[in-house]
Amino acid sequence: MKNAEIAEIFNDIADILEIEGENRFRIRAYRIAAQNIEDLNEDVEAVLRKEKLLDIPGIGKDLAGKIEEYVKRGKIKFYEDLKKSVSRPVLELMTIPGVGPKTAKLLCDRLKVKSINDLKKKASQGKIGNIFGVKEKKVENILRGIDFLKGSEGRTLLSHAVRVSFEVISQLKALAAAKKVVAAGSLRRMKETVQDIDILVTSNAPRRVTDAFTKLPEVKEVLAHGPTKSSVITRDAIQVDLRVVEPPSFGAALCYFTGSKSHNISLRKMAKRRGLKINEYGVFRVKTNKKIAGLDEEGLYKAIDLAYIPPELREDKGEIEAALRGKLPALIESKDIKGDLHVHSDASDGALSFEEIARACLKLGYEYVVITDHSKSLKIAGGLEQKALFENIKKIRKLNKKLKIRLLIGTEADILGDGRLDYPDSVLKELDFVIAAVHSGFKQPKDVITGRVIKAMDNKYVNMIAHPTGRLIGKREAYEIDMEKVFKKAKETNTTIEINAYPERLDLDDTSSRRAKELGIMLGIATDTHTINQFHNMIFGVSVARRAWLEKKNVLNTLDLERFLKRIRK
DNA sequence: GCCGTTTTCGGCCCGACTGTTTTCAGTCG
Repeated sequence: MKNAEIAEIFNDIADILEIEGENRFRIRAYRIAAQNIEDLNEDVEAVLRKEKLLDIPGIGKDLAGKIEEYVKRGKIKFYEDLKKSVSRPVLELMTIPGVGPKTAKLLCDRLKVKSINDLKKKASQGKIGNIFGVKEKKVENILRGIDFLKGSEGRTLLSHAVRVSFEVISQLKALAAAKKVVAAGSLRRMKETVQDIDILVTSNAPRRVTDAFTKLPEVKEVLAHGPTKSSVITRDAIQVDLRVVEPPSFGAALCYFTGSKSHNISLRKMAKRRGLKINEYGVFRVKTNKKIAGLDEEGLYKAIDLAYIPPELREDKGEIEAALRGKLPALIESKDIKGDLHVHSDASDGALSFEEIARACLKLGYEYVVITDHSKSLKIAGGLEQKALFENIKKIRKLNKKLKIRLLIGTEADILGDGRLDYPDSVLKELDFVIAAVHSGFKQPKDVITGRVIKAMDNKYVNMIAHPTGRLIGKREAYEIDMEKVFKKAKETNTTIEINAYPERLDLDDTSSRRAKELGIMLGIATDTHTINQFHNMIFGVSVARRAWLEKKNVLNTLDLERFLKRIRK
């Protein structure tokens, strides 16, 4: 899969062209192309083979040629030549927040800066600060940018950002000057990780809100502080951006601040074609400057002939076309979930007893929950020997007589190195629901690991494959697994694929889940719960599903108990 | 460099904050 590599090259090219002061629209073309290739839910090489490169938005004749050149020769001559024209340090310096192409080039040209570390050294020695365009304040900002870069290891997990946003929002809500206070940005779109937290406030006294915001106790640094817009870094190193508008602009501002950027650009282009203009204050007629919408998002979309688009879909990946044609999916909601499919009890490495699990799930309004403790080979997680498993089957069957929720007995069985499961069929057939998962051999070559999972799906007792790619966000790459082949087999064997809702996993991810839906595969959203608070992670799994355009009918555990049992019985 | 209900040329989303060369370019979202 060369998608990521090509996207990176196109972004690199855009950076270099920016340094060289090229036409900004040409630069944007490269960035848009990079984004679209990264977002592609198909291998770009496969698209090339089908001669469909030109169908990718933002890819024209020229860029299609460059993609083909890269796939066939492993390099792009234009890019190789371009790299010679610019020194590496300039590109490195541009990764510092607040340092763009102009400043980076200036520093390298005038001060012969060799790297970020070199820049830091030169700055602390007072060697910068008297060149054209860079003075004391700018130096301070650069140093702060470097510290931030080193302190923040990339993006923040959605679940963590949600917690921080709750803190900030509850304090802003307490302000007399603040009316509505809501989260926006990629957090509202429920992306798996976020770069920063965006918060929108409506107020008739904006200044008072931004003043109070920059003085909140968790604020460590103020990056910018204007009358309607401010940015801070919190003590746990997350950037929070605040925007304040007057109440009549709430909808327009929320839409603008929710993004995504490319979604907004598409909306604004559409508006323009209709003689309208969209900004964060509203929708206006260009000729008369008369405001025709902006109080709420529904009105904004309606003003340009679109159905309301849920935030999770706003990625410019076909949602606007779908809204125009009235073909938006009826997205799955949390309330559609009728049971959890993946829960560990204190029989293996979980903390909860069967009764505690039943009580917690009943409270969530579920009709059923599947206990799926680890299997015997996963010793480190207290995997169950067959004898213990059979005892649990008996225990659960007995317990069900006095419960108002149906406990089902299953397992999260290990897929062994050769693709067999570590319980024999004679054991598996006694269980209500069998999950199979890879917990070893993460570094195996693609065909081996793909083969293991495919063989597991050929076992007629396997209902679902858990966390199919094994990735841990920000910690561990997915193993080399050919999901197209897995999907094909899942379709053939009627196997469900899990969307694991554990915030660090979210596996399958949104892009692959959308692909799975296109192929007609059933998905199951499950929390992989070990402790009482983790049942609530279901919301993150549902968010992945929503971002993947999934409807209720695409998700196994939206079935009520009766239908669920009917479906899983072999 | 891409794109087309202004379709093969002439456009390309829109605005806030900062620092500095004090009128605006640079950067960001």
